[in-house]
Amino acid sequence: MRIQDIDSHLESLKSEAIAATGVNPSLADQIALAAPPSPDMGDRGFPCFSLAPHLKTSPQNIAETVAQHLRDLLSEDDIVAQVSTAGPYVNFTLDPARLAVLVITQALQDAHAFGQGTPRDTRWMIEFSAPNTNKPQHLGHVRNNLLGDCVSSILEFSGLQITRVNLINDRGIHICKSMVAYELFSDGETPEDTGEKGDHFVGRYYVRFNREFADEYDAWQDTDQAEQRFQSWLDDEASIKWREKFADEPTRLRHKFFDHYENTYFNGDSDLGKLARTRLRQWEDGHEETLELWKRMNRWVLDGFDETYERLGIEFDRVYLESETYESGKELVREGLEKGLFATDESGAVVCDLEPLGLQGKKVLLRADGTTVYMTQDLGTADRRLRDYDPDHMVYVVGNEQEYHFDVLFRILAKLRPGLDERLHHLSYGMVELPEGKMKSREGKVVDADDLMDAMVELADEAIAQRYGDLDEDERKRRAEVIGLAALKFYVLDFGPRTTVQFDPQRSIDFQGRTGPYCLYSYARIASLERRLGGWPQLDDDALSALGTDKEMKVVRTLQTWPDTVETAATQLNPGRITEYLFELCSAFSSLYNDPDHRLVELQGERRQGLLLLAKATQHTIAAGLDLLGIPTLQEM
RNA sequence: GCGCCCGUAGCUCAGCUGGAUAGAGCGCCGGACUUCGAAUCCGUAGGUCGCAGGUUCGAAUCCUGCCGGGCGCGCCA
Repeated sequence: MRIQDIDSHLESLKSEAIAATGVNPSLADQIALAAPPSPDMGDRGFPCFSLAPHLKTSPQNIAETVAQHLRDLLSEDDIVAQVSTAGPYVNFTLDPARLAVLVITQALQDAHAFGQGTPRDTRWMIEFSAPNTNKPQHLGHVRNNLLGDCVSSILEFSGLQITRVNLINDRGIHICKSMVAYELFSDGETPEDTGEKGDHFVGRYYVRFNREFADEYDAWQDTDQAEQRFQSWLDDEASIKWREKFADEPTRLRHKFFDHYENTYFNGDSDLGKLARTRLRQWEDGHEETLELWKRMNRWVLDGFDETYERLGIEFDRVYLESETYESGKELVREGLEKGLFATDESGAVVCDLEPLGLQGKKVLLRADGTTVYMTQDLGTADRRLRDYDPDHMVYVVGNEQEYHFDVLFRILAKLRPGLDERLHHLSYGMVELPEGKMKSREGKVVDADDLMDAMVELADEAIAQRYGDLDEDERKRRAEVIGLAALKFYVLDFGPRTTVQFDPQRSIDFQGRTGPYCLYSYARIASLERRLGGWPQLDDDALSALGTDKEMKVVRTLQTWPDTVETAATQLNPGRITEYLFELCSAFSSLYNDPDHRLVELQGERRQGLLLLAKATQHTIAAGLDLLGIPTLQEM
């Protein structure tokens, strides 16, 4: 028998016993097994409320009857040791010794495969990260990277075939802004000259551009031309809402207009805007000098990203560059146009009517001048990936601000390729906010990914130096890197994906309590046990059967739920299930470890052997869980 | 205005395919280091699960309405 068979065994016992009461056997399927509130009530149980109307007696009586039937079904060697009732509930208590043998044997024999799902042919493609090449990555990207990578690992471990892909946004107006600022203000300096990481170097020019543009726009607002624009807006009926709202506050009304008008200004009268747009057009026309600069700056950024990914421990199976794929949607849109799925509007743009898809309005897929929009690109890349890999499922790890975009994307894709929508998933996650509010890339108000990693590692370094002063520097640095990143990863992944994260610098750097370092510590302490007690004993049923105290069984039962935890995490695409589990396992073991009655050095014979085997199984499982989070282990902290 | 998400202990968050006394960490208070690693452990206090209805034997969980917060509804990405 394997762990996974316990529940199905209990299920069939349950069904048989319920059927024996004379009710329709299908009623049993509606009643789920669950863990009782306290372990001393049993391992698994189920309520009998729903049988009452059919048997015309109280749930309590029914529970008694069902329990009696169950007892009749059990044999001497059954893993179920006892069937009890607690009011309307029927509870199974498993034989502790048998359970310990089963769980620990499986954990140690399966080794790295413990908890792994059965391998299947199903192919999943996970897209994550998808950075722009105009600035370095920040905390928001960190969450995306960690979430995407971790979900990939979880799905992989659950038995699916995984392809990790990145889509780098290496073209567009944003990179042109950095380019323009670089041309205007750089004097031709390079990251080598300044000693900066390439993405930071380029990001500096992006921020510079936005600052210069803001100044230009501010100055423009005092011109007669700006005043005219403002006045004609006031005359327009579109502004009625705001005129009413700010009737008594002319300053705020004015502010509202210039806020709203900024983009129009950028695309119209702005000198800097013109420069950026010129670069964009030149880029599309293949202008050599522009392409040259573009390539140079992108290279700097991508080299910087490579370092960041490497430090985070993230690798992709395939990296798509938007510059290579952005036009591939055009053909698809034309195909849809020919099939009559899309239409051309009065201006000449190709649009998709969203009404028949259950949404409102129309979505432009190709501008009148034939250029593409975001949606066109995503249609194209989706189609291309289907041709490249033909995955059964495709997951986009993208922030929840884009939920509408993906809703529309999936519906349009389904129109072009019927049935496709069921294979597409948007893993939507919440934004990361700073204590002082939202992050703003344009203004450089962000928590930079590299700086954050540095800070975490630095703190870990100090913590180690404080504890183990005589450690040589290389070893201290090595551990600090692991511990600092473990803290960061665990902290970020411990939030459910949909939660808007309030980034708390104090708490994120915490190494105590429910944290990555806590799990690493638990692991290292077991490693230390192994050193101290001279290695692990061989598997031995008698030794395992000697286990049975509450603290021991708490660890055994937690190990027992590992396969189920992996499955749940995979189904829900939720790394939080793993962090939660790891903390529970580690604290169950720590509790046992600190208990005077469970001191390995003071125990002898089978008790000691059994506990050691339990410790080993725990250690392996901690490592497996941490591995899914992208956290390597340390033999010593 | 319409759509999606959130509102649970002082703080940050789990729990939300309905089930048995609502959990964790941090913080507070009090204990445990000459003995397996104290980045640990043990214990105490702390909650009208936003509010009001409804469905149900049973609701933090499902439904409706309201209040409060976030996001989206661009020929930006």
